[in-house]
Amino acid sequence: MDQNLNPKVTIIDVAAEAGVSFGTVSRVINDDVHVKKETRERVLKAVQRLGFVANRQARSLAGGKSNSIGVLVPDLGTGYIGEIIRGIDAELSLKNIDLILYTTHRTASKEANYVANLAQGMVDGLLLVLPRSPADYIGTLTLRNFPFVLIDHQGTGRDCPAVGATNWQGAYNATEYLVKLGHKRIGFITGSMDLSCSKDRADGYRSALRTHHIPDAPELIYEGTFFQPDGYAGTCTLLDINNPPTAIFASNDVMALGAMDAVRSHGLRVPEDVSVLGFDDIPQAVLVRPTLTTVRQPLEQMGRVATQMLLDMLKNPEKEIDRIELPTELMVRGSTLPPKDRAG
Amino acid sequence: MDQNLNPKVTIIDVAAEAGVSFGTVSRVINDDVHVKKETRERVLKAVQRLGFVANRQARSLAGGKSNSIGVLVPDLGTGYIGEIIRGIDAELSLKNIDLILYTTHRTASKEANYVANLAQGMVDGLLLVLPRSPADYIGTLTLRNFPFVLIDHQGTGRDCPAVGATNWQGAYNATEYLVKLGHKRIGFITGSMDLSCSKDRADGYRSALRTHHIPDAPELIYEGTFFQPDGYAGTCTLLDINNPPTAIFASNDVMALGAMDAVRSHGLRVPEDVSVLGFDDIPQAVLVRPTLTTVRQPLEQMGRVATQMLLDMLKNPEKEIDRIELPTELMVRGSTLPPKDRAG
DNA sequence: AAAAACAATGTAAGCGTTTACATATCCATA
DNA sequence: TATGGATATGTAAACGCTTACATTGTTTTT
Repeated sequence: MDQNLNPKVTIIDVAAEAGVSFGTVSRVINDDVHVKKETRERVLKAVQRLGFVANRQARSLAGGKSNSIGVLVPDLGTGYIGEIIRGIDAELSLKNIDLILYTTHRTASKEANYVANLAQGMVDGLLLVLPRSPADYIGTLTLRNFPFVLIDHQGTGRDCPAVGATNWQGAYNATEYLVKLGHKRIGFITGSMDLSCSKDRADGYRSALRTHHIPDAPELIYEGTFFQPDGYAGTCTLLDINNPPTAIFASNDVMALGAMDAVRSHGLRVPEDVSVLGFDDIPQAVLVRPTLTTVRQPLEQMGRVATQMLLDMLKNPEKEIDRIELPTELMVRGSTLPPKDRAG
Repeated sequence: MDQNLNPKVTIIDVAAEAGVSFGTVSRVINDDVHVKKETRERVLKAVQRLGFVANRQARSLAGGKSNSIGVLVPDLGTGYIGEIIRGIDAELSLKNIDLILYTTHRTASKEANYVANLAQGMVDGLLLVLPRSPADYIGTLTLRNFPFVLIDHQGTGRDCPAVGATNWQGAYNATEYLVKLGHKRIGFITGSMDLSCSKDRADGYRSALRTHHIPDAPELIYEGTFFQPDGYAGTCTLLDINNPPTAIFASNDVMALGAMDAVRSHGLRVPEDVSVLGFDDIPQAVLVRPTLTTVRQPLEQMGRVATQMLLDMLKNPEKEIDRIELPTELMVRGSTLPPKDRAG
């Protein structure tokens, strides 16, 4: 193929090689219609022969686009974000667009900072995964008419493009499933309550109980922050109250894992004595024993869909904004069973 | 701070605001020494007032550097790569350098392709994580004198910058630990044998056995490819031979998890009947029950160190190449115990 | 006190593209 | 056969910066 990998082959070199002007070369590599077929072929051949690759910075300087999009993520520790990025990346590499990754390490100030910088022309669009305090910069972004999509956070009052999952419905279905198994005392561990997905999950839980006429019991709700120790501590707390729950529903899988631990440290078994249910379906949900019953979020698909949305906005700036909620799915596995009193 | 986030504030605007020429502004933002202190301050103030952010593409076009480095990873599915990236990112954001992420999805051809493209000026340097077939492009890279560092793959005959972990030593120590617990029949599940780390781990295992005069038993070695099903299948195979092993040492944690499953599906317990030992220390190693005894690779640190190396090479191109091996550490946890015959 | 050295700043060219505009070529039409 | 309108190609300017070089002002040296 490209036997010649000289550091600097420019559009000019290609033009000389093909015997045309550099303008024509530019047209060819930009798929402009106004090029005669045979000229195009001649240029393409020269490109091949010289191993030419267009310089991105020059392109974006001149053309005003960078052919890359920025992805802002809070962290990379859990598989959660990785799945989303995988979806984004899949879609992007299809279109040959570069992915510039920024981690904000959960500091809101850094987020705002990045956003300001990136919107300055570094990238053509922004994908904001699990943004911490989007309100801070959504204003700026909207004002500047800079294309962006929020992933997994539709909770601002503002009307902006976003893709998420049906958190409410997922929690509702999961709770209903536990109720139908026969559970009447179902503990709930929330996520960070400043994230709308946490609120939605809590609401879904409450609604399901209400639908099935199970009395509201505030002592069954423990407020966590999505980290494993919260699951552990929350479960310990819940297990120690009068008339303790026979099932624990944690707002994410990582906390559910902590919950399993806590159940065992109380000398009880999962799922025989206490059922445990999570949310997310992270990879390790099927790796633990018992395997974890959980609400599956289509993470990779969320990444894909958000990317498609963004690319669409880039192409068609006037399009009205869109908010998409992808369906969650209850994955029934080994960590849930009817309550003992009923099973026995 | 930057109350004015106008889309386009250029060096010229700043110059006008500060009453100097744009050249002086450029010098200020590039920390050139030849600027009078008070001039510098005046410019800096103008920068603040206007909310100026230098345009990256223009900068790199003019200066010949992109202020970003490329990271090539095979995938993002496991926490493994995520940890490494976290280290890279930490180091990079310290220096305000952009991270451009490319996933190759384990196709060697795509790797080579990317490398050719990136080296064309898109990035200033390359970090190649777990490269699949580096031989293909290391030649090109070296020829062009393009800075790069290999992470977790020093296995090519060529002499190039790399950081890895002490795979051999880690496997040796882990095996020795099992031997000292009293195990005499230790099954081993290899990784992909085209990766040098796999070979090193296997060699470490064999050497430890030899040192302790435990006879070589080829039937105790199962060749896997680093995926969970290999751990399962391998363990099933090993458990079914005559005089089956009392411990299974898998070349990575994911396979060790599969091994645990397989042990249980044989009606045996971990660790009472069969000990299981992994390699990597991925996050879920402490999330499973029993917790997994494993060889810790300092993944994040590997990312950090590699990044520092690369940045160093960028600054000081003449420096001789370096190969670093970071120490592994045996994390003794719940999945290993003396063999039953001995314990009983 | 004049010459030489140096520090601070201004200026112009260039980085590799895109794109609006100018020009040349072609074919169909009157 | 001239003429208009596509169609194809060439050209120049611009994108926002860095940097080598030129210029001016300020010290030091003898």
